Amino acid sequence: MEGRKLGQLRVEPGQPIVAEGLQDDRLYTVLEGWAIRSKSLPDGRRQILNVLLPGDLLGLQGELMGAAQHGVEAVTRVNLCAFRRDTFLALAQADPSLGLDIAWLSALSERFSDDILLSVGRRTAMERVAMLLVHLHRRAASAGLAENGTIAFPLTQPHIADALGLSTVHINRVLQALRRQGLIRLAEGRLAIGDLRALRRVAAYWEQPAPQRPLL
Amino acid sequence: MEGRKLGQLRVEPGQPIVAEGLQDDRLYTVLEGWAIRSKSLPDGRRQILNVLLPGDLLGLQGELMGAAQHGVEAVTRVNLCAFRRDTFLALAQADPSLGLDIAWLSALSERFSDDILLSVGRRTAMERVAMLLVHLHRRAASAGLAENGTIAFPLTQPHIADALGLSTVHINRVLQALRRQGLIRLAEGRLAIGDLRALRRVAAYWEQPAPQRPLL
DNA sequence: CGTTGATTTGAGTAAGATCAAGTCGGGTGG
DNA sequence: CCACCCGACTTGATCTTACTCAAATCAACG
Repeated sequence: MEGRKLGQLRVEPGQPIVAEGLQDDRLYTVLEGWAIRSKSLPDGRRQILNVLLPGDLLGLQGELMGAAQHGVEAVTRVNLCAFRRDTFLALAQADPSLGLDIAWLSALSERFSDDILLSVGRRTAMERVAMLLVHLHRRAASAGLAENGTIAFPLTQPHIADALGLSTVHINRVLQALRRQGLIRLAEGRLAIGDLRALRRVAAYWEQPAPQRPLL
Repeated sequence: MEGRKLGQLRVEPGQPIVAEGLQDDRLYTVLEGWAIRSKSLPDGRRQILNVLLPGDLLGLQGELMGAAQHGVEAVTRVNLCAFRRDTFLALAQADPSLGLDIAWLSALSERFSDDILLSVGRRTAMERVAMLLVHLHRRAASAGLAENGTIAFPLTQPHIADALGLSTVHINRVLQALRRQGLIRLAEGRLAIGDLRALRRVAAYWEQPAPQRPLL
């Protein structure tokens, strides 16, 4: 799809990429930076649905259906690569496997959603936080963002709270407990995991088979 | 795809359709009955990810990626139509628009997931229950299951609890409150909504634009 | 019948929310 | 350059929502 690039987009921290309820006929790839996809209630309560890291595709979920049902916001400075949705669709007409690629990506992201829903619905606060940190550390590392085991971690405690359905005050206390137990180091925007095995145990998490694409 | 049908499958209430962690190389369509897709923690806590109604497709999410990361279980007696995944893939090779159809379906189901995550993460118990009932009533009605405003409602209170991340005891009290306020009638496996407007207000929900397929 | 699971109700408890206040750092405007 | 402001982070105290435990009723079923 490289040739079909519509343009590149730079968004500053805290700025919206896609506004909730607005139509946007583009698809994006995150080239650099962190972003969040979220949805809010009329009174302001917010749920973060997804954390977007470099390499992630944006615009498949709701945007295939007209107006976005969620907002997307930059956490750090974000660089995006934009495509027009219709050229993308034309492309999919020409190349059948592209549609399947898309379906596979949706399946992958749905699996993440399932895990998050399990966390938010059934895990305790400490389990949720441990889970999120393990998950993000792994994703960031596999996106090539790790430097000797630590990753840049731009999410604030309010972000974590909104991602996990908890209050910021409680997030703060849980993080401190995890630090006290030596399970994580999290300071100055960097995260290191002290004891991955133990942190996984805290998260009531066990390794899932790596996603492999069995198709084709 | 009609010609590619592999066979029909009947599953009794409470029986598994897909076991958690098992490989299954089929795709299914629900012809009749209710089923749930769920995921569990090692200690038994369970989260229902999804309620499947007639017309729903099953097997797109995790199954595209090898072993299922979740279980699927019949709630009522369920009739399924089974396809082999590989013939499906071959078909998608031949007809590009099928891949896009699949992508669109994934997008739709992801939008449902987003709503559920918002509920579980940020709504109160009463809001969650109201939301779920409105949502299921609408889906069941649009699947043609409504009879003068009421639908068969086979989910038990433990089911609702596991879908919303609450305890069964609490679900019971919330349901009674909703009944007392005349917002719902729920008895003997049938659900009627007394005052949809009010129930939506309780759910902190406002109408979303109906999903339309803008593709092609 | 006896068992099993759903539903209901009451009583006590706990996880996490809310309220409040203070610290710190970065950014802005005077 | 400095005063101010804002948001993130932190800590303590209190409160509430929803959980846990327990027990009774009921219907379905073998």
